[in-house]
Amino acid sequence: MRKELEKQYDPKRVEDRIYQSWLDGNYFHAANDPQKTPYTIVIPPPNITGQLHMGHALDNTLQDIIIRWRRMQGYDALWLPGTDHASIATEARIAATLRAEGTSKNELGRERYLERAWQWKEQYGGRIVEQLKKLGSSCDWERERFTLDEGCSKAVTEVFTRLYDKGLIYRGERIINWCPSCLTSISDAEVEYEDQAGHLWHLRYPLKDGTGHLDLATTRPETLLGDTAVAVNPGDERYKDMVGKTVILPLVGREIPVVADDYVDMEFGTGAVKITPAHDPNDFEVGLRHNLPVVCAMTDDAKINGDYPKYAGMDRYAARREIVKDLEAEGALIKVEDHAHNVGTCSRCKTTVEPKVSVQWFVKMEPLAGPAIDAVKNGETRFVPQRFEKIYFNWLESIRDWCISRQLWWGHRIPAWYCDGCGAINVAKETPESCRECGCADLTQDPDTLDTWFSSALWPFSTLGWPDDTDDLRHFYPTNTLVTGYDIIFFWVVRMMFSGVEHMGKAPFDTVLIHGLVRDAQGRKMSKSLGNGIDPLEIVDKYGADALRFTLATGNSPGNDMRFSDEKVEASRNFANKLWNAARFILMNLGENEPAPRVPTGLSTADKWILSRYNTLAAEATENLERFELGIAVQKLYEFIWDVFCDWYIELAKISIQQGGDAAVTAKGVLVYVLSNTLKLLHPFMPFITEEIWQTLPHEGETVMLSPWPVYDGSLHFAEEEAEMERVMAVVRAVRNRRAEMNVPPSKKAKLYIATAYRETFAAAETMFQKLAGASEIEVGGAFELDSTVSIVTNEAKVYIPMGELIDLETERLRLQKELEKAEKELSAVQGKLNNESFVAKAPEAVVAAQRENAARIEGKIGMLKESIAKL
RNA sequence: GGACGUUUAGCUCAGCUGGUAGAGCAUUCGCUUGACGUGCGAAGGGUCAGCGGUUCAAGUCCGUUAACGUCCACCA
Repeated sequence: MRKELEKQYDPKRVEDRIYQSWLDGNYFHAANDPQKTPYTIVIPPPNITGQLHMGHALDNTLQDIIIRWRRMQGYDALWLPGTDHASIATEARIAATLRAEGTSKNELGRERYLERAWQWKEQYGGRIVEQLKKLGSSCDWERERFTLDEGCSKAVTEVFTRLYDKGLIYRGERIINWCPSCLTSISDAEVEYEDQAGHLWHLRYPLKDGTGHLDLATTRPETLLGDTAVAVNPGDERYKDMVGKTVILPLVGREIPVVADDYVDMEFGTGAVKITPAHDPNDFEVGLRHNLPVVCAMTDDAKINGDYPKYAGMDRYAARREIVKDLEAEGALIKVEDHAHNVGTCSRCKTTVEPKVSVQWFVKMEPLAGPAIDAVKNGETRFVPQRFEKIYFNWLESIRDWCISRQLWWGHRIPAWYCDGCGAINVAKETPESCRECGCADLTQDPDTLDTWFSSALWPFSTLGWPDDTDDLRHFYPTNTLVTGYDIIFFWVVRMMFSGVEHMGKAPFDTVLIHGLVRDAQGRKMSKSLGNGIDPLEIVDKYGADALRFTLATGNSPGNDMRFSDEKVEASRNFANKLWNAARFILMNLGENEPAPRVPTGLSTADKWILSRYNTLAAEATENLERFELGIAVQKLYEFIWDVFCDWYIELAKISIQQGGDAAVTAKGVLVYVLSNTLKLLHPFMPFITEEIWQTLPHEGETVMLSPWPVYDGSLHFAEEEAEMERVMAVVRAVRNRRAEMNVPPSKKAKLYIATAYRETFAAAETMFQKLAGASEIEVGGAFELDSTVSIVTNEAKVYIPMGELIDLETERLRLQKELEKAEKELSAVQGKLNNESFVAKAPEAVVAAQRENAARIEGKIGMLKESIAKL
């Protein structure tokens, strides 16, 4: 006996040790070998504030499967890892820490604050990376990057200045989404809309000339403080005479005009709308068209500002209650209706976003969007599944300019300096000495930083060294596959696409593989607030990383959500254990110093059958991987290993091993060969257990993860033997089935008389029937005349078991009768087809031929069944 | 308002380019079978959401309806 494995696979004893051995071997490192074809995946950089969740686990498992497979195929496979500085999230985290210490961002000042932030990053920023390692991720850690590191920052500055010089970045006063809690602007993509129950307040604004009043409806009465007009539809007969007149704003007393604008929907409310340019994006547009003043009524933290002493300092909701009360007292409130409406919230903190007019930096999107759309239209980049192209196009086609400045400190500071003298904007890569307009030296840098996504947009090339012309950049760009969830297409994929096309002249990847969300067992989204999140590390701890990976890969089709449950992981764990025990059996039968696996000589039918099945598996699994059908590939591996290799071939091999001699040697050789190669096929999915087993088997090379990926081998294709085996297996199954039906204990053996046209095949399978079908012996012939037997009919054989005493003749007759009816029904279905002239004429010949054979087989079966019934 | 997805065995889901429905779990029956009870052998269970169409042939393609879900837009 060579080596003894434990009876049960224990991932805890294996995983960390194996991972360390891979690191020690430097196996994850992509050499940048010009002789090899590169295959590149850049990781979607997790936030440094992040904790590994199921979404990460899925995303990274898929990437690791792909990169391990490509690496084994001989590509110069690079999986480039890194993390994102996550400006808002990190600031929130640090703010909380500072609050606990009784201090604040402003108290510390920018410099000391940033020191703290970096400290925080050093302390916690690597946590998620360590967690990724637990999954077995084969990232090239030597190339690990951070969006705020020197190189990435250089890329950011380069891009900013380039786009500014091209006129694609500008600074201007616009209405933007403002988060009153994060105290920063956010982009359109960062706003989440949710339905909320609210009210529609009907208000009455009196006309200045005393001739009447104008009624209007609003969901936000408190913004009345900032009203600078009332608008009606120009085609609205009701208000025709009002346009151009002046109304008096209740509570405030401001005189504001009535304007006509197409924006107003006559059907809604009263057909008149209050216009608050400072606090509503649509109103802002109306304001621009009519030259209305912009009156801001709120502070940055969404409180009423000092211009309105009565309400000053109240937050927007308190002010709303107060203002409604006052309006009512003044008689300006006509009625209140219930009204559900969509409210924009900050995707980071869920606070209701406040539209706000302010000076910000923007990227002009239209010139960038076009080429990015083209890159997908012309096939340079494709989405898997393809339907996500639509989402991509839709977003880019209706894109608005991207607000990129953030009122935060943790991030890339905007490389713009304002001249204290002439006010000119100086955008430069380095701090300028003097103003380029007036030459004076008093310059102040813009205090804002850039949207986190501005730097992640450059990730596929900034991480490879851009803007420098590096070897890595030349070799690994464009990358191959981007793996990410559909929830991040707008934030990230779109921005990487237009950035890559703009700055590199090439789209950043050829394939975008989109996966869905991992939901809980009830199909709910996993979330912190629901508390239904499942911690992947707990799963790893309990079942092993391989079981987790296997679960995530199985039954997961691109783009679709999946449910996660412990039962599924248990099934995966059981599979790992099954494989482990198969290996254990094989090792128990191997001697010392066995040579590396190769196909032995003197193959039996069973040997050829399993080799041929394995060979097909290798071809099919590869094809599935190429099509990104990882779930199908892994399903096939599961089925082959469990149902084909373990349940059949190992049982058959036991027979040969017991026989000893050459048969035993050959069978052992085949066992090792097939197992060893199957381990390779399974390795990308279950890297740890496959490595552990592979190492204990005779092998060539240091590690399974660098062993060559199995390819289809024509010399292992044995169609005839496959057919022969399947014939015998069908009969074995049928006999087992009958015995089970009749409750024959396994210990009760019986002779089998097998009538068949394939006499040699069955005669050679006697031991198989003895071991697997409860046969004492078999006799094979063309036909038998026997009394009092149980008979079993398959398409290719009729089996008699002399066990008449065990059964009731009448039950047997009924059973056979039932089978006969079934067969006749089948036959008539097939004959119906064959009698259909258009089927015979139009269906492919092979299909027709198959049906003819089918008919012949069923006819044979019917004949045998009739004979059996007659005998009873 | 627009777009998309899902609907297949009791549950969770596969089913690629159309050729007589599959898996895991659950259920039932039988097994100290020399790798594994995290196992072995077997069984039951589906008019593939409804309707219409294309085709010799439809779970698979087209149209339509319904339920559920998601995204986008948004009228105060």
